[in-house]
Amino acid sequence: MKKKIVVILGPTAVGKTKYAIHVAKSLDGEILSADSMQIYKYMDIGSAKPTKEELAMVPHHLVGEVDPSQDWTVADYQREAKGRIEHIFSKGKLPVVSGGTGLYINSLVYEMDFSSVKEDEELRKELQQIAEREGGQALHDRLKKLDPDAAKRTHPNNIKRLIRAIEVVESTGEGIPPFKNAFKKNRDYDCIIIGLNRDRKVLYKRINERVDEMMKAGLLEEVKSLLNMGLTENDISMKAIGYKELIGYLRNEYDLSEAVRLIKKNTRNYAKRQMTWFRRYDSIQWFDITKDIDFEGSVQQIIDYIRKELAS
RNA sequence: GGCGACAUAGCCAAGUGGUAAGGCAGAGGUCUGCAAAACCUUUACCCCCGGUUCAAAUCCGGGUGUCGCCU
Repeated sequence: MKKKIVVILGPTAVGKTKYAIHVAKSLDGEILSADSMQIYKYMDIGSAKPTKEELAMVPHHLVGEVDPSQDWTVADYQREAKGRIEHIFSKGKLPVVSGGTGLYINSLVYEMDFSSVKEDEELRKELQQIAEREGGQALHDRLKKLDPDAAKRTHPNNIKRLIRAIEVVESTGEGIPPFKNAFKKNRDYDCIIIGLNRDRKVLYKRINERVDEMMKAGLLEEVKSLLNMGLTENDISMKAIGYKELIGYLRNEYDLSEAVRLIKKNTRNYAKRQMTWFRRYDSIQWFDITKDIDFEGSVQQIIDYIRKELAS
């Protein structure tokens, strides 16, 4: 029988951490984070990492392992995460992936090959300059000549995507396959995908409250100390919600209450985008945990579902 | 009580006779190496009633409401 992993996903602040820990615990699993910001060290408050106590309850992977000055990409994540999955399997345990970074989850659920085309700094710089001078349309025209199909799928304003598409086509001579058709299920293991969701209004309320709690917990100090370590707004890690807005405040671009308002808003927008992404998975089992006053019961329902799927 | 100003989307707001800009918030979507990123789409019987006019958010009269000033 093919090996199976569990994937628990959902929008930010829905309660993934708590649920994943309980699920992993009762199924003899280990948690593998799929979160592009919790991967970084020192970004504890703003990225809503599990607490020390929570981390001690179940073994966690890819939480706080990378220095925030380092650029960490999906390709790095995929390579590292697949290694961990093998490692967890080798111990006879169940990998429980938990996180909200859609592309990271895709890199585990589907066959996605990032290895063939490495980033080409010089080409990127060159294309970036073209974009600044002549606009995105110039890049779009260039891509159109190389791969009309890819050009059709990429908007002229989406500079970042255009650059990567040109990079891929120029180095391989082949285009990026149309996404939907290219998605093949991973052949190493099956995925039991659990989606957690709450009523939108309730979720937004949780987000707003969590931001207030982060501020009370000392998010501003955390940001200051990261800046003291030499990080700047140009580091990928500092583009995280909660960090970039407070950096703006510290540079006197607006006052603190405005920064907090922005953090809340950006987090809400992010949650919405996550839901858009997650809705695309066809083999996902959704659990509405809006009313999880009975937390034990809610978790048990999910565990029962996973047990059934593991046995099938 | 008198005088004046204002009234346009959930919020801010442009438009002063020709069939309602823009921003924010909200909603929907795209996604193969920065993904907490980047990008796309979308939201109006212009406070009410009457009048002038081929044509009114725009002009006139009345009403209602808000704000400011005066007694």
